[in-house]
Amino acid sequence: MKLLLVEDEVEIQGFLKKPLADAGYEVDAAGDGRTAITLASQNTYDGLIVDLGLPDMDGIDVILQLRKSGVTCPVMILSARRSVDDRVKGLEQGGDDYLTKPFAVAELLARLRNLMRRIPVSAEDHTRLRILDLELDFLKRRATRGGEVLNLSPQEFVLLEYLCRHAGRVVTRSMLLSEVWGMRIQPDTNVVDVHIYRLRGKIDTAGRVPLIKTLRGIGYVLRGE
Amino acid sequence: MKLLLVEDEVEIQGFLKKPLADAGYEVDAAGDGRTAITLASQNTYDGLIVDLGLPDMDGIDVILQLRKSGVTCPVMILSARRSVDDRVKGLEQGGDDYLTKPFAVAELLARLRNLMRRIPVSAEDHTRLRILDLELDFLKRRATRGGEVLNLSPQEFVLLEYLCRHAGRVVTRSMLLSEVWGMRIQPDTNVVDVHIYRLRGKIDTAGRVPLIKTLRGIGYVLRGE
DNA sequence: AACGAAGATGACTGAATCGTCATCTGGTGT
DNA sequence: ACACCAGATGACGATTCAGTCATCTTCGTT
Repeated sequence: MKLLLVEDEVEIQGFLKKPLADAGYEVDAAGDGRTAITLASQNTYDGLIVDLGLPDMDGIDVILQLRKSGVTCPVMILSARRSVDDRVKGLEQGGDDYLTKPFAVAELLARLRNLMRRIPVSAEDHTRLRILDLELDFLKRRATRGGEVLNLSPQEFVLLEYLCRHAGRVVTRSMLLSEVWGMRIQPDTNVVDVHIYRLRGKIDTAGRVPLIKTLRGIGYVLRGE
Repeated sequence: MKLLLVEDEVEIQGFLKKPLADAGYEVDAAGDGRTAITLASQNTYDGLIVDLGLPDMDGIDVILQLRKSGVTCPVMILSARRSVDDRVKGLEQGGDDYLTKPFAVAELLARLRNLMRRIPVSAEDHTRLRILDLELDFLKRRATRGGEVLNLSPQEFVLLEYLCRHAGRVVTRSMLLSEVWGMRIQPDTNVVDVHIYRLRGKIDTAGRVPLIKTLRGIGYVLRGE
């Protein structure tokens, strides 16, 4: 689970990061609204934690803008503003929960868990996939490994998608030819070899644990941990 | 939307019912845990509002029991217990939100709206979109009109996706340049025109109702509805 | 009706992509 | 150790795609 923490106060950022990490979240942090929007457009987060008091823009506007650009994940608002009006406003303008400072980290964690729980796991499964440090975002048609964006061609992405959806299982050459390339009859071709080769050049780069394993005479497997 | 209000204090029940009804909810009320469980088993509610201080049993136990019997709707907990421990416990044992008394009705309403909002959204499909006879499948990266598959280039698909996500709303040239093409500064270019042209050539083919409308001097709109 | 500006259109170019082929490499069985 | 074969690799050409430019059309204004 990946979170984006939007908080300018370094102290708070500091004392939230560890418990969040301990709770199993992967946390990115942004110190201002602009950075937050940039990060959110480049990544897909499972949840946002947004402090309303940002140096460059109002947190509410950050949320509104993100919502506009299609971000649907749950948003937890942190704020020093305690008034009912502020809270109602925050909840109505795209926030899913509103916690006033000071707050207990334990409560934040409990509330976060609840917000995230409601995420449709089923829908999630269709749009994203994660195998070890390899992440596929099918909506954005983007793959990353270890956080780095992989520059895959469309065809390479389709191939990788197929491998990932069958991670840990053997994928034969003819499965690939018929499923990925749509070839019923199978002429003498080595497209598969070539594309596997190119894909490896991008995901199994030097110094990384190779994910694509060759099964001689059979096909390939993508490591499924 | 149907709610079950589980609250023993008649006053509170009284002063919640009307605003809830005004907000468009249909509200059943239970004064104790037993009644609540009975009602919940006989009806299907879209949400529960549960006061923890009930005469016959602990509200938490009510929730736990309902959850056990398969109730999955969001649960708003009301309680006089303000401690972090209580709140965390409430959230962890099946509650989705926790509001301490006294609270503002406006905030309760806002929070309820948020809880409920997630329900249909979770069922909603982000992976497909349909506008009239135009269908986009974001996972397959495929678009069809009237059942026929449209042979779009990747960029054309992205453009169409943007138009569809803003269907019925005006989309300016500069919105497209920055959102679809990622151009911050906008040099003298007519990429947009050209791509709109090509897209039209594929989706607004002869004999079809044109979907992409030009707003001279402003931008474009995709017919929505 | 005529003009000017905004948009449409079609041709063109460079880049990316995809598949083929020829060759090389490494594992496997004899 | 050898030969053989599956797969890896690198180079090449065809195709597709994206973006620019020049030109034509259309709309709104005067």
